[in-house]
Amino acid sequence: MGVTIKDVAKKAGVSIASVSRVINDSKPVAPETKEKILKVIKETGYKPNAMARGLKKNESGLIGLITPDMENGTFAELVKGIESVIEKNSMNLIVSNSKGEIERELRELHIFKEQQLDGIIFSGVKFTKKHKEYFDRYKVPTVVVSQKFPGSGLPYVDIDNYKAAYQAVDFLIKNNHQQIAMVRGPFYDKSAGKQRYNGYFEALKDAGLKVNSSFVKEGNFTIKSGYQAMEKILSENEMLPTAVFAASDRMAIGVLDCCLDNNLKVPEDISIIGFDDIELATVVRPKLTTVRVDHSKLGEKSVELLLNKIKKNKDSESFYEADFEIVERETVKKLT
Amino acid sequence: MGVTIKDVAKKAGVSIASVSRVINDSKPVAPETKEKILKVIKETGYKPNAMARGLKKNESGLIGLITPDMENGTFAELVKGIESVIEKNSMNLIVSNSKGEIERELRELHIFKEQQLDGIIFSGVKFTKKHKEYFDRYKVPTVVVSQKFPGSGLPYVDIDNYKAAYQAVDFLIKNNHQQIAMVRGPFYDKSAGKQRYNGYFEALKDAGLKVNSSFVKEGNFTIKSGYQAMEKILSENEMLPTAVFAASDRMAIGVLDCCLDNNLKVPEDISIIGFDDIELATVVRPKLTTVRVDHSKLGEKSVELLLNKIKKNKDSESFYEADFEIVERETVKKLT
DNA sequence: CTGAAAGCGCTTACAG
DNA sequence: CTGAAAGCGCTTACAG
Repeated sequence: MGVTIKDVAKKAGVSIASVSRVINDSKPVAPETKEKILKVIKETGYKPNAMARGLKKNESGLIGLITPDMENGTFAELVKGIESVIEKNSMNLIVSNSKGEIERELRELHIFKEQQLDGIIFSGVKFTKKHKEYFDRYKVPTVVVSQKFPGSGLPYVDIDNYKAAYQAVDFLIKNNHQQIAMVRGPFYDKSAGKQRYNGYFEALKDAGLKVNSSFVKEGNFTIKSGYQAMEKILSENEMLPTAVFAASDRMAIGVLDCCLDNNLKVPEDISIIGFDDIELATVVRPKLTTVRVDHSKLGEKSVELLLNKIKKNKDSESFYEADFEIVERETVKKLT
Repeated sequence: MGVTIKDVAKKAGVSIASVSRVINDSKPVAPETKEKILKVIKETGYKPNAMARGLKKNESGLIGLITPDMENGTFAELVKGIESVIEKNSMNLIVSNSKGEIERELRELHIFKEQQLDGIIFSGVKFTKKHKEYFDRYKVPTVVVSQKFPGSGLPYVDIDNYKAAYQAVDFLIKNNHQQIAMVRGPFYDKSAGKQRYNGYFEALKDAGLKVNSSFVKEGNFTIKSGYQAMEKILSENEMLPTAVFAASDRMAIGVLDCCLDNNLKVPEDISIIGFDDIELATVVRPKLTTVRVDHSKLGEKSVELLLNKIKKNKDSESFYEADFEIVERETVKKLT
């Protein structure tokens, strides 16, 4: 096959130990010896075999990412953030798409264990007992991203979804909206589903507004589901909402499309606020007012937390909550 | 650390060879022996160490993807296609972002060699002598995607960019457009840059139309660059084009934005056709007419070619050219 | 500063 | 059908 450490040792007339020392710079080597070795390495194009090293050192240099969805407009940004810090640490990123299916997720997790990944960045939606068994048994360092799993003992990187949703709805209220609908996500998704709904609910409550159950419809974060949810809101209500809060930009865009198709002007007839600030938000017309989340930052932070965990191997639960901010664009109108 | 093959062998009262045989199903093992072993594996949660196996078998089960751009709306789809077939083969995908920088690209390539990747899916834009040296020396099975590198000897998966561009422009011509501008990519990008321009050029020529050099501006495939290119076209020409062909949807959307900002109605005042059919194309208003490329398919095919190459290790150049089709939406008007 | 040797966790002829 | 042993390509005490 390729050239091995043995080959270069022989060619340089030294022991493999010396070669190992120079490629890892792990122990002093006499200058002349070093030079000889370096020369041979250059000539032969020798590259150390990471599997052999990994086997010996018990580390693979590999980090795994499990994501339920690569098409939500958030994935590329997240990966970008992850990549940037992984690269600095000379590691590599393995990506895997669970498609939101628990079976698939678990399977990947086990494969990751076999591949001896040094750590996992886990973006799932549920945390079942099978998950618990897995993490208890194998103890692969893991941080969850864009989600929290209380009781899992896993560190997480997320935003305060409750607070962000609360502020989004409060923003609508401050713009004098009172009839506020919501297209929410499924409740089994604690962060983007439940918490964002809770924020909506409390914001209304605190403003003395009551939540109208025919004003809240469930979607699954896709554009299409947002469209369908809005159709229901439109058809089920005599008195239409003046504003709608969608738990994701994609759903917000579905809402927007639906409004447009039904001859409702945005924001003249109806205001919309989304969540995430994906690129789509700025190309759609009118441009979407939304709450900005820096997914690239989430990615970076999750690797940082993970690296800490790998090194110190502390079991202490830790976490990071990123900032968010409401970015005003063109889909929310101030009522007079 | 974890439980090893030795542990399960001891616990089951057999040799490690037998354990190896049952986990790999590589040779017949007596039913009772097998059962004992399986039982111990289940109890202990034993997972074979892929690095040890890989070292021995000289294969890592890892495929690497090098991409210059993760934010072009095409990446997620490509990865999705790649993932789907990689998964079927129980392999894993390592992704790496070169950001279009040759240095970074080369560095990744070398890391991939160290990591003993079984194969590489390479999406680059240039093929330098350093690339050549690399592939000549290490012979890591590689297929290039969304690009061709004639003379590299590397198989590729792409579409016929010349033909697709030709047809896009011809579509405009058939709609009676004669003043056709183009926002092209850089020429060092042979596929999406040069070939698409060539298609534009020839289509005009074959229709007896002459190409007006102040009608063609260069962008770098981003929305912003499309916007800027269109600004130039607008400012430098007395007589405006009636249609513009953009070498990517993102640039087309930039063109669209620019038109809208300059009170030009699309498609009433000016028609636009893009290239790629990314998701953005359908959410923008008016919806973008474009040439559809199935990037997911490109991803699948590239892995298939790669797997063939890994298995047979034939050096014969091979390739796959995917279909494309023009999808009519709302940005092209038929002139009367 | 240097090298011989053990060992990381597997697979696979080889012998029985 | 089964096991002892060699060996994949490294790193790292250990001895010098």
